[in-house]
Amino acid sequence: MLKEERQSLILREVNIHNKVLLSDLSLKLDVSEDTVRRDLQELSEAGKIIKVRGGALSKSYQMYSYRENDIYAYQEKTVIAGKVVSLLRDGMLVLISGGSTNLEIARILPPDLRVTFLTISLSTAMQLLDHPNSDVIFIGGQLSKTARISVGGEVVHALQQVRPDLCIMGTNGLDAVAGITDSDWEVVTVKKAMIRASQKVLVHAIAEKLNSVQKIKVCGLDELDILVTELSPENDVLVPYRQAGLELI
Amino acid sequence: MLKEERQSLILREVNIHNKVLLSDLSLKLDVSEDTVRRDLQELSEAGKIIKVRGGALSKSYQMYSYRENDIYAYQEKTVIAGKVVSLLRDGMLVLISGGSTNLEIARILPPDLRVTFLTISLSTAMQLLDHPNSDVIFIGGQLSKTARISVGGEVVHALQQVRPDLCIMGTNGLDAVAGITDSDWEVVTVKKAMIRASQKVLVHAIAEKLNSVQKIKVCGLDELDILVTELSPENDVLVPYRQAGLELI
DNA sequence: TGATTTTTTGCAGTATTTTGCGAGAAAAGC
DNA sequence: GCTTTTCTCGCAAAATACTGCAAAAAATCA
Repeated sequence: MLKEERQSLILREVNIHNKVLLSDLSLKLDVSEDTVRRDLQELSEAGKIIKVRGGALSKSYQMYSYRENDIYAYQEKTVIAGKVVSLLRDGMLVLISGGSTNLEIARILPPDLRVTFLTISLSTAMQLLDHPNSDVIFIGGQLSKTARISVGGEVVHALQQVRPDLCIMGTNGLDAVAGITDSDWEVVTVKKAMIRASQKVLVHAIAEKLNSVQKIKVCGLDELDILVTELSPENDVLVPYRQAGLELI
Repeated sequence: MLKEERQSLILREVNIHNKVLLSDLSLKLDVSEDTVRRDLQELSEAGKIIKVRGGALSKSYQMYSYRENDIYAYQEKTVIAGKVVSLLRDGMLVLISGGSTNLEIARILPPDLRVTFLTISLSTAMQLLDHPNSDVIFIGGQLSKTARISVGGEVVHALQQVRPDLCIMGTNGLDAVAGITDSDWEVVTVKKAMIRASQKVLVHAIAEKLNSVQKIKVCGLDELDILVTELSPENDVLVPYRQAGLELI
């Protein structure tokens, strides 16, 4: 087999599977691992693949995994934030949780919007304070080191005293069957209280998070009203959620 | 499975769920916990995740961090912070206000100190959360856009429910005759409540702020216990304060 | 065609990296 | 206090990479 022939086969293999193992190629091409190694070396020097120990990766794979210079999936989150902001109206009382998408929402609020925000997240509160016309009320309590939000009985109690028009909540796990799930018990407790307090509940999640389940249940889909993702509402992935009665945006 | 592949999956997992457990990853990736631990270590050294005991966190939580270059009179404030920190003991309940000196205090706390902090300042709370062994309780309420602290009746009411061992307070105006003064009515209200709640009150100020008077009175020197400046306690400037019965540090 | 040169390939030995494991230390929970 | 979990360290086995080399293959040229 010609060297060029072999290398083009390797290249194709890499681009199909995003990765190849040295041992697989050696077997499939019926040449020694050394030869494959040298081929990968050359392809790598030519900039066509990324050589790593034990095999090689496609360039697109590499792009995908290293795009997290700023916020992970920033594009998607911006889209979501835009959709959510379009739902806000003057005079609303809005309960908003933490997470990078909510941070983005707070960042892109129209300057003339007059909303009163309730939040339990330090960073969301910080960002909201930069808004010229909105009031921000922080629901205090014991602060969780990991989530950087207020947790504990104080928060739950405070949430029983209010009746926000809308709750904007990010989620770590959203599944058509399991509903909203999370992995931190304290966070779950607070989220439950937030949902119970609010007249309408909006959850947002990047499509990647759909159909993922964590260990502790927050609530079922029946307790939610609106689902926002970066996808078009007509997307097939969202069918189960529409069937569950959620308004898709 | 290639190492790069594994790390990329881990990174993805962290970014989707904001946190991952070592044990979960070990199970999901079918490698030993040691291997996962080493992967997390590497990703953490590369600055892509935050390694914590038992797992890792997404970086997006840690967005607002401390910047020391833009603090005015950084040297003086560091000295003051050092003096204040030396007064803290395990088990104390400490009420701490906002401002850059308090931020510096929070930053240089000895890692093994076990103190419960009460605070009304978003940035102080953020910084305190980075401390491994201290609890942080945020006293919520309406947030002041300018001071970035909780203000209003809720805060005053909450402060009536606690009895901290020590109150650490920055001040804009400190004068031997006028006592503590400030310019924002809402802030003054909260400061009064903080002082009233606490068993001991420590105020700190850089020498520049001594003998300056603002428009609204917070309290007289008789309600204070400790004064910390960057100066030596024997400094002549401080004589009037010693005569007023303050402990100088 | 046949001799010569160049390139490619496989192999053996050695170096390096990765991985899992066990023991003890440190931290967290109780 | 104790127990459990997690971390750290060293180590050894396995996998992978590198080196030099010689044989095989291909290319070149008279």
